[in-house]
Amino acid sequence: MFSKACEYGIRASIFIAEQSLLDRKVSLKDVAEAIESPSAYTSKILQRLSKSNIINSDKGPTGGFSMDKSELEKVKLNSIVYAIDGDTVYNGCGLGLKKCNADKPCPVHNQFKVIRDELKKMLENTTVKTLAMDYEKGLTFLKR
Amino acid sequence: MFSKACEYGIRASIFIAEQSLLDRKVSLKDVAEAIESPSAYTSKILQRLSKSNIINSDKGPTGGFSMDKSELEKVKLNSIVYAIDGDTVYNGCGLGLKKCNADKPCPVHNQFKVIRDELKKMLENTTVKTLAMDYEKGLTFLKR
DNA sequence: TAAATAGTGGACAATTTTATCCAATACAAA
DNA sequence: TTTGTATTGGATAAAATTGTCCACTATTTA
Repeated sequence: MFSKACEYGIRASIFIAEQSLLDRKVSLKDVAEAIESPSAYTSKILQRLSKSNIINSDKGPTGGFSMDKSELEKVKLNSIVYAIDGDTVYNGCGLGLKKCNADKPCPVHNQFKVIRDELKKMLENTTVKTLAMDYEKGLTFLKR
Repeated sequence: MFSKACEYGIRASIFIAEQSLLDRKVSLKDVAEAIESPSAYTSKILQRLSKSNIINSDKGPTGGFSMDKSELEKVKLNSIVYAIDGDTVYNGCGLGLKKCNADKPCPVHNQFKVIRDELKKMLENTTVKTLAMDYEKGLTFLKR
């Protein structure tokens, strides 16, 4: 569904969000350990999220990654997915055709449209904040 | 969503089904041209579909690929997907966790479950025959 | 201003997926 | 039974994705 990079990106964002709710900045190492991901690779992903203004990153001692508490409910899953995987989830054809649309549809165009619209709606409506709060309560998990 | 191999597999099956409805066997070359795919790679995929008894393959002159007309409505998209991509579509965690389930869910477990169930239902209910018939009527396309 | 800390960026390596090549096999028809 | 045709299977190769390494920059604190 998503690339591994995107999976790491979402998990990392949830962890950073949760820690930010507790007013804590986290280091790359913290993130990699919390979500059990290769840290150097995770670093690249955090860079992209930072450039897309989804997370903040500060250098130097006392630096680290964080999210603005006040903006947290505005961050939806779809912005993370878009920042890392682009728009393939939304626009890509289910059968890999370059030009698949209502005018010249692939054989499963309509069937996929239903699923895709559902997925899109879900990604647009799910905030990182709610996911972070559930995680904070111990209701959900970010590794294993 | 699916691997490229799986996309080719679905497109190939639809083409073979449509030609079988017209009582025609098709060669590897025919398939590759119809769905615009690399023929040697397509060959591997057809082998897998053949071993999973989704398509027939006959060697020698007058050989080629075909599907039994009488069985055509029994072949659903999900058997093709399963034959090529395995059960990752159904069982894989949306965030890539090894052990994600209702007891120990990832943060988007429930949200994804809705989508996944919808997708599963669609794949289980869509027959290759209906897709082949729409394609035959020129309503849908397998390349570009 | 020196030292320590934490993210950045670029090059590189491993792995997985996608794609190719070719000799071998199986089969139908003459 | 020979010949031609079409799939098979194994070895490789190319491309994309995932993952690693390291020197550099920015920043805080002493």
